[in-house]
Amino acid sequence: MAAVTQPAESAGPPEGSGSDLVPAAAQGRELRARGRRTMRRLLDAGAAVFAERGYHAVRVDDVVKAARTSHGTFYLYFTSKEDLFRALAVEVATEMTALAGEFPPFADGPEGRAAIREWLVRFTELYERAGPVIRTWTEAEISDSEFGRIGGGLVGEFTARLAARIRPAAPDLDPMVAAMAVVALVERTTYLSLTGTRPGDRDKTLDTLATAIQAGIRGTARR
Amino acid sequence: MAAVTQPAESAGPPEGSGSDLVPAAAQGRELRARGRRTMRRLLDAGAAVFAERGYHAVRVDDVVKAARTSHGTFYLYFTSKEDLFRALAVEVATEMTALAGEFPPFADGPEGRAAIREWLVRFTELYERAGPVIRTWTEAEISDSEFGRIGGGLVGEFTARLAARIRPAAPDLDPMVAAMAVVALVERTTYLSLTGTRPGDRDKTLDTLATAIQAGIRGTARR
Amino acid sequence: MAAVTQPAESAGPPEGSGSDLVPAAAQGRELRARGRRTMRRLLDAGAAVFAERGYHAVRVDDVVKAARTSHGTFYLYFTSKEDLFRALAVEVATEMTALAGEFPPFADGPEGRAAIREWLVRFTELYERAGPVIRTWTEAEISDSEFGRIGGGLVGEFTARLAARIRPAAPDLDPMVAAMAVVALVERTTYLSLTGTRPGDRDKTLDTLATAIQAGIRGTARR
Amino acid sequence: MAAVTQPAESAGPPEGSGSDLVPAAAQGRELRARGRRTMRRLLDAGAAVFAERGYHAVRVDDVVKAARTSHGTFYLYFTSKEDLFRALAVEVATEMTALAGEFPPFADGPEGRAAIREWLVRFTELYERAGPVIRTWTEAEISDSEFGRIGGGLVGEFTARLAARIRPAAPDLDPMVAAMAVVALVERTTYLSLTGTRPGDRDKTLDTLATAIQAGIRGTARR
DNA sequence: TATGAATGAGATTTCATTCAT
DNA sequence: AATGAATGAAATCTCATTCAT
Repeated sequence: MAAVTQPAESAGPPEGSGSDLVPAAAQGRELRARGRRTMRRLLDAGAAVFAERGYHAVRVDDVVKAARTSHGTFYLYFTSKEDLFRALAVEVATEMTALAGEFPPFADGPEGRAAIREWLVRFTELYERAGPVIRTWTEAEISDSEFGRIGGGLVGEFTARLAARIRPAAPDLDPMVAAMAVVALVERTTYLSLTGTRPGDRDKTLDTLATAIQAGIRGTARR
Repeated sequence: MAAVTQPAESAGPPEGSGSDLVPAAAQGRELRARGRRTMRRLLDAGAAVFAERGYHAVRVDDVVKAARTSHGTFYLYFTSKEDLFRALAVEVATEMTALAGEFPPFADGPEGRAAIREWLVRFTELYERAGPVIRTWTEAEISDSEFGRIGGGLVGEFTARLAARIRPAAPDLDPMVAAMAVVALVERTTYLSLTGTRPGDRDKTLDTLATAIQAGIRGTARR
Repeated sequence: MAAVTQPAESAGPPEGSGSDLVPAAAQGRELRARGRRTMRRLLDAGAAVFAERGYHAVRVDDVVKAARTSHGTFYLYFTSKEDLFRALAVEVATEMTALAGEFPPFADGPEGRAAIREWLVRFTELYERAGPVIRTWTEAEISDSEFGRIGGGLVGEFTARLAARIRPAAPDLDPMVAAMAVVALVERTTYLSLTGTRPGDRDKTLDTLATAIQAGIRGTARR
Repeated sequence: MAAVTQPAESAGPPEGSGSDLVPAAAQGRELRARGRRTMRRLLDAGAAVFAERGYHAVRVDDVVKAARTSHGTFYLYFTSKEDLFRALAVEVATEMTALAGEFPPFADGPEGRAAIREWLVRFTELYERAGPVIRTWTEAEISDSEFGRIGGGLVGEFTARLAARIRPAAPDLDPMVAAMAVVALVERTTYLSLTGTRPGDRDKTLDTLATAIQAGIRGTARR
């Protein structure tokens, strides 16, 4: 759970940060050490129970019990269940965006493939921790709540960064569309292989994915 | 196919169907013409409102209003909102499985690509109607309710059928994994392009997808 | 179930009978053979399911299913669930009153005791069939519905008839109070031994009861 | 005793009690003073409205109105109406069992009779408060819910304790059966005389009962 | 005479949020 | 800063009764 939880713990609310990055209830409140610890406990508990049971099935009571605190305390730090989720989502989105920026340039041959595969390993690790939050965006996009914006923004950002890599590597593909396809492929395959619907061998999955992405982009380009 | 959105008064649920294909509340009840019509109205209303607002946001009240009937009547045919959903899911799963069986054999060249593209058009059309139901499985798989089984079964079936096509075309890929990747790619891309997160041009999306699938499988094979 | 069901079947509604003896819905309707049969089926089904699950737990649907007929038909013969119960209650009350009239005169010695015991056997048999209906009066007396009157009337009648036997046998007891005690003793003991709370040996129970009643009345008298 | 109708703020449910003695919803929750007060209010309100209208006729709404609290609060302490009833039943059963243990040894003569009569007075007082709860067991025993066990257990306990008194006093009676008869006699007579079906004179009823019990047991023994 | 279908008032239950200490 | 208790709006579900054929 480390990466999801680090930023806030180490830094506290980023100075002069936009309104979205800090839970509404904590706005304008100075948090002392104890307060920050409690908030962290709630965030971690939220991540854990959302992962376990999904956003809708989770009750504030579950979060509060997992964090070994009380309802009253919860609402001291977050204005609502959604507010807690948003805070988690922002943490995840930050990490995801950073990861997207590190997608390797496409290159032919085994090294190119190895680079992609390595990136996929990191993606899978992140997804393993943050998947439930990510998947909840999917639910959320249906109803046009605020998560939608975060999720949509993230996918857009992610896609744009990949597209920048694809454009030079495959000039005759629409880069945005291709990038979207890669995002879709990676996210969903990881999802399927993690939820055990198709358990399979993780290594084999990563191999196949890396190969297919390389072939899909470069193989197409070769024509 | 008929069931989800067209009236389908004539056909109704397949007669003599196994126990899973009929909503629990209607088990063991003989339905006359009027009863079947009402049940159909409820199913169609359910499909419509789930599509519009998502499973969790929908109230039984929304369904019965859309079907212009009463709460009492709803519970005459379905034991709960979940029961209604299950019935819809079974309908969709049936259609999906049939479509999976019609995936064309992989072939090189423009004809092979055109065949894949044509299949993708049909998939997109089905997804457009049934997507909300399919996406709800995603939510549901988190908690291990019964939908999970239907959804998992469907993905498994779907994957197996595709794998049968991939095996001869790309002998050095693990066919199950590759099939899973295709499923993931197609489903999620269709999802992203339909939910407008990445609106884009639908034709371009289909072109790119068809190309990428062909290249990903055959291009890999060629090596 | 014979005795409970005979009267109505053989005779039809008693001519010029008071309003209470015929279910309201059937008032003023001429019942043909088929109709009488259906009504009988409903009464028997009612007796059976009330016996099995108690008045409140029984749904009209249970009655209707047990009688293998429909809701619509039910309301052709009875105005409500309560109406059905009342009809059954009247049947039972009639039998009970008759039985009360046949309580033997108190006498000392083994013959007196044997006579009481024989009467108890008949009472137990009746109670076995009609107990649930009788017990429901108990529930009903709490809320002052119409059953209360029937039940109260029955207990009154029963008590009065017993009191007439007790008066000459035990001049220094208040006969009404003593009769009430006998009713209480017999009814409740039968109840307890039938509901298996105290399973025990039925013969032993009858022996003890007969002895105790005789001793309670005559033993007291002797002083 | 206190629990059913008196405030009993000081005592509350026995601390460290076994699992059956605490309503399911409150299991594992520490109750502070305020919480215990609210729970007590709900128990008392329940006893009052059950007494007034009977178990089945009572709505949770009636209970919360009588306790001047909210639905939400009710479900904080009890999982259902049945759970509330069970809690009351356990309280009553405890008192009843204690009273049974104090039934006087049977003895001949006026003192023996006076002792029985005195015990009957106490029984009547308890019954007057707790009767509705006791009578509800009767309804409940029809369906084999959990009350049945409590009720059955109570009757069994009660009977066993009486039997221990009867055994030495009337060696040629089956003590269990005789005890059951006494239970039946006392309970039902009290019931009949309280529900006013047979209003009568309470003193006369108690006299007659005491006499009859003594005669029924000792008179039999003399033979 | 019979029936399957429909109804809707009313009951139960949940749970995010606020209160009082 | 923390907490246990309370709230009530809103959702789910039941079932006696009526309707339409």
